[in-house]
Amino acid sequence: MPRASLSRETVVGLALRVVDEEGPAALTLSAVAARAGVATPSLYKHVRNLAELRELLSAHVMSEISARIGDAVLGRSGDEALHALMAAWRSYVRTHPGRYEAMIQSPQPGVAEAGERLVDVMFAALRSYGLTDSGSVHAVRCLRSAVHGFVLLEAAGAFGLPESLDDTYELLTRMITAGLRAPRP
Amino acid sequence: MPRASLSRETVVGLALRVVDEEGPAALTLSAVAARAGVATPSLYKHVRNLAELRELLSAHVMSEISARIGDAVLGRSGDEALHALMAAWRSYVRTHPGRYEAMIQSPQPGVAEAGERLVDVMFAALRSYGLTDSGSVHAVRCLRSAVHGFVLLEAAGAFGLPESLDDTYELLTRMITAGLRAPRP
DNA sequence: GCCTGAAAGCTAATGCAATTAGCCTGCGGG
DNA sequence: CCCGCAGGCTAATTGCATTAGCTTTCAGGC
Repeated sequence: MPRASLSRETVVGLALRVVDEEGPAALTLSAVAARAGVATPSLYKHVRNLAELRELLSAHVMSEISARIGDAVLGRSGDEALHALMAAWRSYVRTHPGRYEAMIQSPQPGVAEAGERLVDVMFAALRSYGLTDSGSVHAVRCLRSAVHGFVLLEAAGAFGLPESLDDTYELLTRMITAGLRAPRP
Repeated sequence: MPRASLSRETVVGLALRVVDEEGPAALTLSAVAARAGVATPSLYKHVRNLAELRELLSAHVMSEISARIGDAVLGRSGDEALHALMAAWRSYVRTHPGRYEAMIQSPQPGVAEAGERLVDVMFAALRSYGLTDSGSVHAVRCLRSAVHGFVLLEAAGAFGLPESLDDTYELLTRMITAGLRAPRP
């Protein structure tokens, strides 16, 4: 394989830097090519098109999140696991807001697969609550919704008031953990 | 004012139809112009550029949501008000998924203003819980995060399993209402 | 050490959307 | 009846995605 200065992975890496530094809207093949020091059409030797690059990027970010969260939950259970999970998730998005935004706007295909790991981690974190199977499904959905909504709004700067966002997230965490322990209706 | 077949409002209306029928990605000046039966540059007589159209659209959608939710909460209080608020929000997004997605990707400026009404409605709905001022702020943020996250994931088709989404939303609603009644830590 | 084929890059060309500049015209108020 | 201008138009520019087809480099076989 000649002249392997670029590769699929390198291209995705450069794309990550673009969204990190200039935001998801700046992710163009031209921008990536410029960073690679290469003409735009050359990228087509590594990715099918912009849509595929977006998908690869999304899948990469999703994997990264799953890994972080998986690590955070390791060896913990119950409220402690939930707390660690939510903290790790938020922390990732605060560190890479551009990546998270870029992730959510790509179509599902490859992302769904990478997302399954995250869902698995969430199920594992909930195991000690002793929920039924379908109870876990609902619980995971609620957890996911709450965290996803919060980190998105935080990243968008949608919380203007001076109150501490840490306190808010703490409250959200408690709502979830308490809700999981609450009796079935 | 001659030939007033188009107006700022008409243009926004056509843009709404575009995102409703073809999704937020299809919102281009060309698409709007085509529906208006007019050449693309003519739109510049009504909106400054595509960015402004997006902003107007976002503000419009935000107002629409606030109005719906405001109506839903009218005359209710406590858990009932919260329940109605969340139901109305989700219902709006299910009816117009394209609009909601289009709304969130525009920059803040005009949207923030329209969003304040929504925040006001949420504060009003929470009044009967007897929270402190800053307690209300945190509560509103949690409510907003949870609902926003859920409707976004639902609209994106991110919930693949067969379990009832209505049940999940019911659980989420209960987590919020219960969390508001819970003692301070 | 030379030859070859495919990988990886390049240039040229097409098409579409945004945006700008400048022209044309219908029509409401005088 | 005339004038001004709002509102529409065409032409032209720019930037990005994508395709086609050419060129170069280098890994291996001879």
